[in-house]
Amino acid sequence: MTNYPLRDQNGLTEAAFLRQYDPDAFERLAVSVDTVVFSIDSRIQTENYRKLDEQKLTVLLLKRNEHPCLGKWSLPGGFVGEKETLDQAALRVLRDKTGLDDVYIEQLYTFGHPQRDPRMRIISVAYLALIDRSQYQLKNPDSQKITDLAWYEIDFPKNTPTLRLKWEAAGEMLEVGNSPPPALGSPLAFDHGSLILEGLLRLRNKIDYTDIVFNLLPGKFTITHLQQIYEIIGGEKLLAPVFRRKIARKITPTGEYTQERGHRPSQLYVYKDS
Amino acid sequence: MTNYPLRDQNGLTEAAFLRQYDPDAFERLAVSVDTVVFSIDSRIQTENYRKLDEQKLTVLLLKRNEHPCLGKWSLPGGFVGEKETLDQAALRVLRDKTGLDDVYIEQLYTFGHPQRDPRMRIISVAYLALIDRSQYQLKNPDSQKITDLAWYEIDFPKNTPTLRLKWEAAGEMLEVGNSPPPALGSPLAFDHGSLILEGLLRLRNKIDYTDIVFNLLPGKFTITHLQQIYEIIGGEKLLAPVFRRKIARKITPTGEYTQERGHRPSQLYVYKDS
DNA sequence: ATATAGTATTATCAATATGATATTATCATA
DNA sequence: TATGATAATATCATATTGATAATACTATAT
Repeated sequence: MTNYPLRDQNGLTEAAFLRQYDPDAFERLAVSVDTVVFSIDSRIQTENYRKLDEQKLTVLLLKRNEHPCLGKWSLPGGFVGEKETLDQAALRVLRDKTGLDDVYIEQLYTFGHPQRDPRMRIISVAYLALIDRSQYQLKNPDSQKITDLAWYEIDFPKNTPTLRLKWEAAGEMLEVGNSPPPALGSPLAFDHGSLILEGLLRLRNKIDYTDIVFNLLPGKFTITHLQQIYEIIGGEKLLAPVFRRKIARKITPTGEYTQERGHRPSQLYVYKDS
Repeated sequence: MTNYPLRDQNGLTEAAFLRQYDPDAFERLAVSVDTVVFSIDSRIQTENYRKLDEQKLTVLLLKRNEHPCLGKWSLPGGFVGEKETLDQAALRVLRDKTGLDDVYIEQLYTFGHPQRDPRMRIISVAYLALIDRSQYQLKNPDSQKITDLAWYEIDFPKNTPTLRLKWEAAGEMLEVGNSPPPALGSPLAFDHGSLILEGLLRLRNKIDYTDIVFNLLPGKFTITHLQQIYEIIGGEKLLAPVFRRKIARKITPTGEYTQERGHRPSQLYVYKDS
């Protein structure tokens, strides 16, 4: 085994080397975290007396009110603090900017194109977050930097290169592709369009071999509801009997049923976390 | 749509804002890339007159000969240059430190624990590289920093938390786990044990739903050879008829066969890249 | 009370895929 | 010509899949 303290060619021990090490010898750059937060908007559609849940996949966007990209929509993000891990930074920034706390996150991808930010070299570690919207309340942002917070609905069928984002309340519509930085023509700030696209592809991929989708769901849900979520994330329709067979392993029936729907009730299930 | 040039609360246009922006307002930190390079060591075992290829999965390690972690084994890595993307940085560093050029890489994970490097805050974007060893030649490193370059054999059965690394030529053996930084007890430099573990899990996972494994293989190979590679990456034995059925979709027979093996020859196949 | 329309759920079945074992093929040597 | 070893295919019971059909249940309309 190695015997410490070793001395290098200059006769220095590791402790001595570190005392004379100059961090300013390198290029100035910053590291930020930006989080793609997905949730499901589950609104009740009523046609005559009949009721149906319509599910939408949504992503949380903030309107920037300072330079750069003033006026454009962006992901919640911020710089990594001195004494926190990347995961901690992502959670802290999310809490500060949106009020969302204790959410499921996973690291997504790191974006480091030299021209992705006009201020300086800023390397962004992107995170994916999934939340059950019914459990959380968005706060009014405390920072002066953000004027607006909105859930944009996502339309992203399979085998399409671009995705459509719609903010129904304001009638705003954004078309997002994967353009390389500086993505000046993008309706989103910086390269955040690429981040959202990457997040969607990760979610679409992982939904088949992990259980992350249940982070989007309330404690109790119907199989039909669950299938619709698989369909909007996967971007394609599924056959109900096939879906039910496969999902049965992951969920447990509660014996409770939906009511007053104008058709046969659906049973409520919970995630089988075992 | 947004009308440019917009002015912020201070009456500044974006151009004016950028002119007065101070990059030195933030913490000093650096970003590096470290690459986990895997390849297959395919050595011919001879028992009496009979010959058999024995496959080993190996990872490329460099012995550090400067502080910090002087004397420990590390992954090829270096700092990200001012005007290059992260991918370009990974490829450049790999070329400079090992002589490997034009290899398959993909971004793996970003490690950013505050104590992962004793010099300063250094955030590392880890890459995974897969090469066919028969196509490349390791050069003697040009940098004074490295005295040794070695392919360590990997032993990593399924459902084990740690992996064993062996350098047969030197009789060296390392046991690597996933200890959080600062990983002072690790036989590897910094948190590079975690990087290798992460790379192995990525490879093990992706081998089933992508074709990345062919980056490890020479142009022509036998199915038995291919199965052994799946087995050492997956960490478990596979049934030959089952494996053959599944892999048949991805490969094309050449009509050529191995020779002088002391048993029935195997046909050589190529990757069906269509 | 009964019919109706709509969604929820299960039944059914052919086709395909899988896991496992057994059999055959081929070569270099004894 | 026999032997032992690996390569490759055959076989088959079982499990899974894709698809369609049939049944179940409820809120309203009649």
